[in-house]
Amino acid sequence: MTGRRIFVTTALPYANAPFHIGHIMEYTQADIWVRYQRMRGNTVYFVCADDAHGAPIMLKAEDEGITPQELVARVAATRPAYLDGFHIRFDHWHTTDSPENTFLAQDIYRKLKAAGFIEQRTIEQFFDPVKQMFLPDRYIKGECPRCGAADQYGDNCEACGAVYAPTDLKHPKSALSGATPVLKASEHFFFRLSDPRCVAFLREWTGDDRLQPQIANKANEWLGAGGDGLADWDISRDAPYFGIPIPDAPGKYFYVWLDAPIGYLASLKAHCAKQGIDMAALLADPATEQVHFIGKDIVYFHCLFWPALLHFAGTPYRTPDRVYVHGFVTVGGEKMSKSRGTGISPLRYLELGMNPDWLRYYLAAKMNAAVEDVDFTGEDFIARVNSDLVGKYVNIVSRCAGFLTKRFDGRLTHDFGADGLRLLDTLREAQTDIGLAFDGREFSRALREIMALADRVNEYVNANAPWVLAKEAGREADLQRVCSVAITAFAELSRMLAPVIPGTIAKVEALLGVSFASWDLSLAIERINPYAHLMTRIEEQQVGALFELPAAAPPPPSSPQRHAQHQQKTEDKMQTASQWEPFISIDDFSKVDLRIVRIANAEHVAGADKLLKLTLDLGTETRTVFAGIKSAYDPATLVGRLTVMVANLAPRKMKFGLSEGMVLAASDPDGQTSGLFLLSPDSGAQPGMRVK
RNA sequence: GGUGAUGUAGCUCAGUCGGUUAGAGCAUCGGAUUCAUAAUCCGGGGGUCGGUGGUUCAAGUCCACUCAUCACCA
Repeated sequence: MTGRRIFVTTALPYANAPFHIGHIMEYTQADIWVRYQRMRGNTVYFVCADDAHGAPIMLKAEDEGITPQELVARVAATRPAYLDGFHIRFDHWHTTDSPENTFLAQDIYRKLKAAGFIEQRTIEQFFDPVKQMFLPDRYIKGECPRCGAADQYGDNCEACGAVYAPTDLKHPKSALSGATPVLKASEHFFFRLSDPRCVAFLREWTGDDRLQPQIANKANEWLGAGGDGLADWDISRDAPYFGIPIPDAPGKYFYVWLDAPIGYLASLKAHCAKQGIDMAALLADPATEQVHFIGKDIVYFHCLFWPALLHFAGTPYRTPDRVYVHGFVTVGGEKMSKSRGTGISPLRYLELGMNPDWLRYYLAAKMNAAVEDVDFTGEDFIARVNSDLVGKYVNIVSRCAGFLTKRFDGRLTHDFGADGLRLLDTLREAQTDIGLAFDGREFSRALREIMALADRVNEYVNANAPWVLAKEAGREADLQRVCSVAITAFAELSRMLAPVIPGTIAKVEALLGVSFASWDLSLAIERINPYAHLMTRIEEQQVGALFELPAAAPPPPSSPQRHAQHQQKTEDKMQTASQWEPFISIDDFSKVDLRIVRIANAEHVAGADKLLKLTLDLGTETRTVFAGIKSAYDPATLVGRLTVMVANLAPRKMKFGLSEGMVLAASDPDGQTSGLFLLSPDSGAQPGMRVK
């Protein structure tokens, strides 16, 4: 069987702002899919680029007194931190403001023109007499012609939902200069989407199974029953405009939405040049597949304009074989909003030192092939990741590795026993189905099944109780067998999780001395290295710090989601890297009730490796606290000593009893320097005093 | 306004062609266990499948209407 050859893209982000969580979700989805395809031995060309052109970037650059190129370069420089940070591994990242894109856009245009798909027409548009430029709809404001609401955009009314043309607005004003715009005629170029050849082609193209059913429905609706649903598409803009010049038409530029998708090809072209691959031949080969991952807001462009452009431009261009559409990320069921404090900044996530695999796993656990929104809730995120990845998956190796290292110099046996073989067979059989789920972008199903398998492995460990075997003389072979089965099963699970949590998997490869690069090759583990913990749990306060504080000023208005790809959904400030927790208010801090306490008693806890049971005197009452300081303190030296406790920490039930607070101790967060150091107040402090 | 989707346990979600008593994980409660950076195992409770009406021997599933949420409308 020869492998598939797949050209994969994600939607191009508009180059006027850093990534938001929606970008990260789309790239994660595509990256997981691509990693899976590569594990299957398929060849993938995975590229993306910055979408650099258009009026918003031109105007923003002008505002800042820099060139559009400088603005785009500045934003482009922020990309690698996000992509590397979240293990998103594009083969190439390009820009639409490039020689490749200029060449391709002009080439496609010329071919369309030769085939009779380009038409010239004079239209009248609002023109700003002060700025001396034609105004895009979103830069015209006025009163809604239907309900009279003030300050509405040129295309629709946010108050009553009416849709209209900018010329319908009452008392129109330029949002740029405040001047009253005047109507002015100009020559525009149109792509003849209404041409019967085009309609016939699109009806056939959208009718195949290359689109999800919901999307095919939608496209069908746009096409209209009689094929008269499509209007011609205005692909030109007048100078001044930051874009690609239209050949033989001085002062005319391609509308940004024409050259943006062509940027997919430009990026591929640049990548091929680097690799010495003939891009035209690659594209023209019928065995090559072209796949686009996009959001549901830009379906019109990718399922009508884009295939039509490519089809009628002809060789070497090919129409997309698949367009995979996903929904948006919502937070707590609502659209993200920085002003409500529900925006999540991916950069802050990384700055807080949070594990990128957590987010990849969580998003994947909620993603499927349908066009549905993915909801992020903090509690769910914590529960899902801690329970699945740490409690179920990592726990397997964590609970068995020690026996092999201590008792068998890390060596595994390959004699798995009947029930061990049965368990491993179960895993390998399930792998086929899980592979199909990955291929079909049913990630939530894949992960559900993988976690069910992890449950099976934990059941096996419980049933065979290696900790009991370890204490019985003459059971060494059984102990080694049980742990070897568990570790081998863990390796099988790791391979299935490899597309989703690559950072963790790299650690597992080093630990076990195997490679998970292939989905199919059998794994034989000889020896396990000394175990170092693979993944920590998510702490609640980390997630709390993730949400952006509501902005003091109201967020800048933005028009509805029409061109969402071209908008700043969250206006992340360029944050400077920091190892510190984000600022909290004095009110936040005063929620923490810190008190001086005297350690009235301290004792070992039977059966606990790390805990000491402390009885703390607050002056007016005593509290029992279990503290994880056994490694650093002898109970006898603690009695009578003063220290600081969190007095209003919610009591926590532990196996050994109720813990009614927490004592404070210093330690190195990175674990570079070992040791724990209890705090002590200066002399004179009395139990019960408040610390603030 | 038009169109498309979504609505199932406290939370996040499965539920195939209409077919037994509607499932899972988390949370919660009870028990077991101590190998595991407090994680695992066994068991219990928890549902008018958004609502109303219909088709059917049989409806979470099909139809009509309706409510709520989301998206799209060049």
